[in-house]
Amino acid sequence: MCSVFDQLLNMDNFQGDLTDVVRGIGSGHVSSPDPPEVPSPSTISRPPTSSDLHVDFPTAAASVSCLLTNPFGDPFVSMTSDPLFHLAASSGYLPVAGDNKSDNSFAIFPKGFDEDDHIKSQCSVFPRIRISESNIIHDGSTCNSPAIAVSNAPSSPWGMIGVDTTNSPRNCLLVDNSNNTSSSSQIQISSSPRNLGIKRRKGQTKKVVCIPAPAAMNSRSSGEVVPSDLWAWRKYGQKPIKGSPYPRGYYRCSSSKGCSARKQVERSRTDPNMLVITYTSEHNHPWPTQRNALAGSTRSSSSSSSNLSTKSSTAAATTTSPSSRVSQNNNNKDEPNKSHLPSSSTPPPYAAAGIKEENVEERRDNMEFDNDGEDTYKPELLPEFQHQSEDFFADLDELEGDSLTMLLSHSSGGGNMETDTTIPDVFSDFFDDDDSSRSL
DNA sequence: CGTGTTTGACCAGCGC
DNA sequence: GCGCTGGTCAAACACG
Repeated sequence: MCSVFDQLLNMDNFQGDLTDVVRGIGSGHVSSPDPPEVPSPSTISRPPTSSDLHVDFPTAAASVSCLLTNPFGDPFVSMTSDPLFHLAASSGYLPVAGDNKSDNSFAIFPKGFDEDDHIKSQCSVFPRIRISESNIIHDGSTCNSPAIAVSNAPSSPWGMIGVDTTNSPRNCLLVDNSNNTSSSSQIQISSSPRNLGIKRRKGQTKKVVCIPAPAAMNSRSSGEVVPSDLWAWRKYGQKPIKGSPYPRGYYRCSSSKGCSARKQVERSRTDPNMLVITYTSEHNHPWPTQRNALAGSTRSSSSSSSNLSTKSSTAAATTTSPSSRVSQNNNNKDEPNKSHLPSSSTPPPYAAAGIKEENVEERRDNMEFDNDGEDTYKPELLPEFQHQSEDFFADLDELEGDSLTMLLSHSSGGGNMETDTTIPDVFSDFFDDDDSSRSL
């Protein structure tokens, strides 16, 4: 099993905001040098166990495929490029195939997602992975194992995946495959009807993702690494959230002036190992180039190499690619690549898996899983699904782009993830900020 | 100097 | 209308 996964599985529990998370990513360890911002629940002292995670680790190729991001199309698809998605994917929180060791050949989430009403059953991290309906198993059995639940909800054109932990000993993926006439089910995260936690803005669409709080992705003990985000995020606020011991960080896109894209990062209340990221608004500018993105190592990254303990620097290391560095690469900011223009009007070829897009207003009265008893709807992933996973991931071949090429090339040389004890280059590229600027 | 985070204050939505 | 809460602003400060 890949050391990356191991580290994620063994990652300590973070406290506070994303700052700690990112620091953990880069540090190769997860112990936070900073005192917790809030009293840490006893639960967070326990790293997720295999029983918690029930992660079936993918092959390198599979996992990398899961990481692929589309630099085109829907801006929210772009969110799959968020390093946290990579983390999620790399952490095995993605559907996997080809793992003979897998019991179910499907990733599952750690428990503890049910605490936040507004994120209940919203958790998935399946970037742009197509799930054919044939892969979805209807089953009303108790979700006591990695499973996929299927919602018959008619409302959404998007597939829907969430994690239902409300009544199940284990988490379930809730897949709303309704209205999916195409072969590719859009994966989406549902939300509970109320208590979104985030103040609703009229007409505002949001996409919520839940990811495992990234831990150290490499062995660098120096501390935080800036997960490369193709978007640059600047933190503009942080607020304690009622009912949650963890503050919520507010970020806005700094890749381009005037961009209204925002995201909120908060830690799951009951499972500090999980992060809830809520994206709002959309980017109104082209994607930064991969180079730019990777070059977007924050100053904190440099500080990380020196020392990670400073509060400000580590905070800066969240997901931000400082525009200062980005601007140094004038190939994109001033001359946007039109082909990278987000296209919110055009549905992406694949869903921004793990992302929930919702119109807050519309969802307000219909935010529950559309079918009654959704909480108890916990079909298991049947063993038959395992062989279907091949088709499942064969679809990933459709993913194209530089990132794909790059990632696959990396992965192909990376050997077997299960046995490879080193960090795949691809992850180094993403998480080693020092290398990121020169890797591409 | 330009970029970032931090953080207290202010504003706005929502429920009562 | 009021209070609570979340979201945003902006000044102060840090960093390279």
